[in-house]
Amino acid sequence: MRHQNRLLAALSEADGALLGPHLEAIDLPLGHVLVEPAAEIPYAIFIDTGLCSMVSTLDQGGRIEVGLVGRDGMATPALLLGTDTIPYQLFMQVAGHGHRIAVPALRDAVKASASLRTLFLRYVQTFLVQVAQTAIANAGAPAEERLARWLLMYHDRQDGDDLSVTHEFLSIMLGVRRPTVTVAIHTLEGAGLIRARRGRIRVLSRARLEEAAGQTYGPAETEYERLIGPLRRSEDSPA
Amino acid sequence: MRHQNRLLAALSEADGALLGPHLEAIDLPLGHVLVEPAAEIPYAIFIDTGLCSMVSTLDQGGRIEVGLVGRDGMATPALLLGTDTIPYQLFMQVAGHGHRIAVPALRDAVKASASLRTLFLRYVQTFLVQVAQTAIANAGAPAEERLARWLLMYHDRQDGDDLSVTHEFLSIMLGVRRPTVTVAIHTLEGAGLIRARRGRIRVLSRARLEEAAGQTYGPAETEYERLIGPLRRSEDSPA
DNA sequence: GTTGCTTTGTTCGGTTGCGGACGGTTCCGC
DNA sequence: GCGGAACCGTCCGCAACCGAACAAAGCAAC
Repeated sequence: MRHQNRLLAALSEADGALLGPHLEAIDLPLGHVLVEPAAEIPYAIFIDTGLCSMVSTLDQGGRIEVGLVGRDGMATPALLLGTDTIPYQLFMQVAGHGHRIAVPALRDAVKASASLRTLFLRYVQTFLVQVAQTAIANAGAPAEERLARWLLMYHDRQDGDDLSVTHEFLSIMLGVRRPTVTVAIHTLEGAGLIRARRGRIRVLSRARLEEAAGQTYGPAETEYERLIGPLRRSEDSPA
Repeated sequence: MRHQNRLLAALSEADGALLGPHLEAIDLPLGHVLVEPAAEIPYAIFIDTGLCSMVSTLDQGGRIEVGLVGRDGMATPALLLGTDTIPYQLFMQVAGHGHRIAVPALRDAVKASASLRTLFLRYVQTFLVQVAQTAIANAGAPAEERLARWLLMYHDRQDGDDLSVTHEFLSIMLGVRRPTVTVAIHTLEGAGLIRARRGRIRVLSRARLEEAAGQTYGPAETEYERLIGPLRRSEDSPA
């Protein structure tokens, strides 16, 4: 069976054989914490379905998202950069499943295969750009653009056009108030880009959503397609 | 002579011998552009003195900073991640000098030495955290905290307590208006944390500046000291 | 179909920072 | 010592967003 995870799917046969024996299928329920800040990380996780957020937990109890991982990559990229801990939390934001591999086994494989190393480091690059785009989006882009960007990033990482999110959740991810999210959703919905229902948002037009996201969306995804391969499986939904 | 650049200084003797012959001293004048977006990058640059910003250039002509490199690292980390181009611009924000190495020579050295690879990838990790902290700071932290963070980051990367910056420049780096910078500087100065003169800011108390920066400052620097070594050379200025 | 919880819609006043502009000051070159 | 440029301080009206709160609507369980 072909892996749903894009990174695993992109492996050469030899690299696949190197990792395969160490991969273990796991469930990733909603809210499951993959990594706690400063805690040693035992497994790298390749997500097949679902979404995982990397967030900073603030003293005041709030959380701010800095990165998003889905079937495009692994959690956490930092494991490839010589560290077993990170100062952020990783948790499942949309339930799904994936495969895990013990960190020592991952390290051995990466040490043994230059092509594997190259592929994984390229993913790190796309992730770095994604975080940089988050920084850019957070610097002044209006809530509506940030919302559009986030919806697109979610959309990129799953099949179909229905996204499961509440306003409350989006408000945390975007670092804004919930009413701000409500207003932004109405605007996008009024323009016909999405259709919002209780706990669910349907993407009606990716193309126009990308316009709405402005420059906050694009660079990370371009980088991914350039360095690794197609991000979305299916065709774009019609404009 | 011991390298001023922290990464080069941290090299083992063998790794130093590997890179040394390929290093070429260069001047880095103010405003010098090291990397243009999407343009192929011929050299990796290890900065000895001065400061280099990684910025996103917006359509409207504005620029937003996503990362800062000084004697702590190299420009650009992305070269270690299997790409020869990045979607951002790198330019010298404070003049200085450094050493450059042609990318193929860098790649050869990194391929040949696992310890070199490890060290450099650890630097990538610290840079990734720095960018993540930028995202966090940009998400709602008031201008004053962001200013404090930026001053500390500059201070970390040079000797002495005098920083050469104008309000105008800071406003670009922080993504706020110049008057907002002026007000924030007055606040910090009023509290006795800094002393501002025309085109110059003197750090009077690092410790209290770190307080003022809140949670925006710290994680990236902790990560650096944990993975690589001391960031600042000299002792902290008295509180 | 009623109860209770979750999610969504809306309101109010207040604050921060924006865009733009103007005047004052320091510094540099001549 | 003078002129000009760069830099700093301040003001205005305005828009976005915040914090808090409350009301309505969808959904689920019984």
